[in-house]
Amino acid sequence: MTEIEKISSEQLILEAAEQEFLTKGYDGARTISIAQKAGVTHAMLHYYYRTKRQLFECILAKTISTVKETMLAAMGDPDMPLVERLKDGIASHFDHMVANPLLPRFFLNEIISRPELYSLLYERVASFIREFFADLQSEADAAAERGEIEKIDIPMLIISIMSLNIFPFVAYHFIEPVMGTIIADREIFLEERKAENIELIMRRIIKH
Amino acid sequence: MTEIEKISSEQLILEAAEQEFLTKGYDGARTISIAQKAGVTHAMLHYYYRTKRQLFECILAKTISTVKETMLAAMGDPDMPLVERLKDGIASHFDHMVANPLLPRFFLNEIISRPELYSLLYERVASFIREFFADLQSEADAAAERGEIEKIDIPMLIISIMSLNIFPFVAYHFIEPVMGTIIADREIFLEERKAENIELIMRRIIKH
DNA sequence: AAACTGTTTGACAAAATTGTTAATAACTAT
DNA sequence: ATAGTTATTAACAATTTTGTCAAACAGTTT
Repeated sequence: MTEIEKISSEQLILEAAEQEFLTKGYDGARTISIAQKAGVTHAMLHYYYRTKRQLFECILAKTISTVKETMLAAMGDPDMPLVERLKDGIASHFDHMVANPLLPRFFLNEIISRPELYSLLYERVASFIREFFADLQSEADAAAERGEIEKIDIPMLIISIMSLNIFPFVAYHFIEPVMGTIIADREIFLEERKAENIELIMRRIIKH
Repeated sequence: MTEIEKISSEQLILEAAEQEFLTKGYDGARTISIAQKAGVTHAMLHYYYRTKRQLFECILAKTISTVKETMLAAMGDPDMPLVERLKDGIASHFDHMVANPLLPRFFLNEIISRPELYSLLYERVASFIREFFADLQSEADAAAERGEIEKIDIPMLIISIMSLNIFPFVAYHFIEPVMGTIIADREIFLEERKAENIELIMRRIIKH
């Protein structure tokens, strides 16, 4: 008897659902399509998850916890000096995007467009983020005071970082054909892109 | 008899459809919802546009031509010196985003996820874009040779510009609550954002 | 006014999608 | 083996959404 890992239908459905929802969104996803991908009848889907909505909530929970991890990673190490902390945070954040390339689009489309869901999620992290911003801002102000870096507005800088790190994944299908030869090797492109994003932010804050 | 502009139902439906499709996407849009917004029965929608798909194609055609305009504007004036041309192009592109804030998300979601549609669209502009890139690259190489700017990779720079200019609109609902007070006045925020994007790109290319 | 044209509607049909159920199969523990 | 539990299926029901149609309506021309 070989080592056949018999994965439960429940799990198969969950994985198929993740792929379906992440690529097509809630409205575009079809329960039948999910069941087919999982290799079961669609009645099974209802047996384990009751409704399409509830199955979706399971995927949602997964993505939300991944997003939380990503944000934490992006915040970097508070003990590092600001510039190093930023470099580190940007790189970590980018790596999380590489590891979960479908998440940004899904998150932007499905969570943010549902005010009830998003405001709930936001309330939980609001004070945390405010604290992080304030912390970073005072560090930045101090460094600027010492003439080490330019005077910078942290929220604006964060938006820049997010734009640079997230957009390529949201728009990958658009970028790929246009950039053609440049992106021939995805691995290499992503490494270059990460370095470029760090370079951009560094040049924005260092004094010239 | 007052100047009552009696807008045709056909036009009302088109406008309602644009709003519905741009905010909810094709899958999320409902023909009944469009008809209600337009203030007519949904049979009218089929009378004028036959099917939901055909109505969608009409909206699609509009958005594609808007995107073309935006890209043209973003290319700036070939007679200007490179740095000025870039500043000008970035600002124009950003202004187009401000004027059509729902377009980026719609375009990224609806067009790019449909390979048949996108490859068709792309074939038409591919050579044009390649030419533009090559043109810009040789200008950039020349300027770098003269020591005016850093040596830069144009495709990478374009991705940076697109990321910075487009992302804030794709993610506005996400950014807004997080940035709270900073974005209290949308007009002001957008002006600052535009300036910030130009500043970032300029600092990336000028020699230090 | 009658005939003609395009517009509008409500009721209905068709299709697609989600959700349910009763019967059966497979597995587990006594 | 048998009773009991969980898993699975096929057929079916319900719902939602899109699409059709004949009849009524409104404006225009003769």
